[in-house]
Amino acid sequence: MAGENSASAEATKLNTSEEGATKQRSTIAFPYAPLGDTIELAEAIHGNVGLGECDDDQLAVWTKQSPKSSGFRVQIASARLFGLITSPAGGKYRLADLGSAIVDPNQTREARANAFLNVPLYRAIFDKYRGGVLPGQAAAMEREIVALGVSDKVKDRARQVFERSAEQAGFFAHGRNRLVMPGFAARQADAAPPPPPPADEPQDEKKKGGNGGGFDGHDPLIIGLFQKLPEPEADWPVAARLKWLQTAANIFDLLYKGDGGGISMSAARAERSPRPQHDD
DNA sequence: GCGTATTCAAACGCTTTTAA
DNA sequence: TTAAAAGCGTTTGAATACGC
Repeated sequence: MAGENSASAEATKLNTSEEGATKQRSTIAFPYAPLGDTIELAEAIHGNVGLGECDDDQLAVWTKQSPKSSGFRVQIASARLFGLITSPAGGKYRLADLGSAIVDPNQTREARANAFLNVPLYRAIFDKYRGGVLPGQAAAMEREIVALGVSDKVKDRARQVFERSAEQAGFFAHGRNRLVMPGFAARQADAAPPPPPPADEPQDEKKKGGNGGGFDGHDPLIIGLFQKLPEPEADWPVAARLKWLQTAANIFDLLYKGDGGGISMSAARAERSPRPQHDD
């Protein structure tokens, strides 16, 4: 996706050329308007010119905005970042493949998920917390967002737009404290072929995301948790083990009834249990 | 140098939450 | 029930970079 790449590249470029400047700029691209607002743009284009082109004046009228307003500009920029529209010429807009899919009721579920993951920041968060629990506190979530490259000044806005977009894309279907890829593949297997995934989407992620590997019927959180386990005999630092165990405790607390709040992990060095001996 | 596109930052008003 | 506080969404103008 050219728009996404250029936006992301520009974010990096702006930062590197401005180190030390008074104005802090983000190093990772993210939209200022939530997914739902950008879908309105796509619907407006689709409803008036279908797959044809329109100019910004027309689009502004259809969405009841002023073409000069920053809100409209933010919405346009966000729609391009989500991959819903393209701008083949200055001031002209057209639905991208993802945009035409998102206005199709048969494809909208998958298209929304793909649009969400088109955003570098959201992709980074999704990858980082795949199968895990998002920070519960807003401040903690904002710290994560800042760590991924968002300017400290706009961390709250980035978080708000992220949460709304995740909701609208269906990633909060299992609760607002975890990102779960909406399950559309099986449901839409008989529908029209879905749009191609973003170019940067690792193909093996799809294999991991499925409920295969003997985990049929288990919650995606459990599946994701066990997928994070390193291979046997791999070097697994104590800190990483601790993190995994704590995450497991949190997930169990979420998924199962009963008082599990008393479980806490610590890295205190204890006597190791005798490792099963095996002949080499 | 100028125009355009994009990003940033702040202000304002509305909604929701909480405590008395 | 009501008022105060906090949070959130929208809008606006400024700042910045890029292309011509």
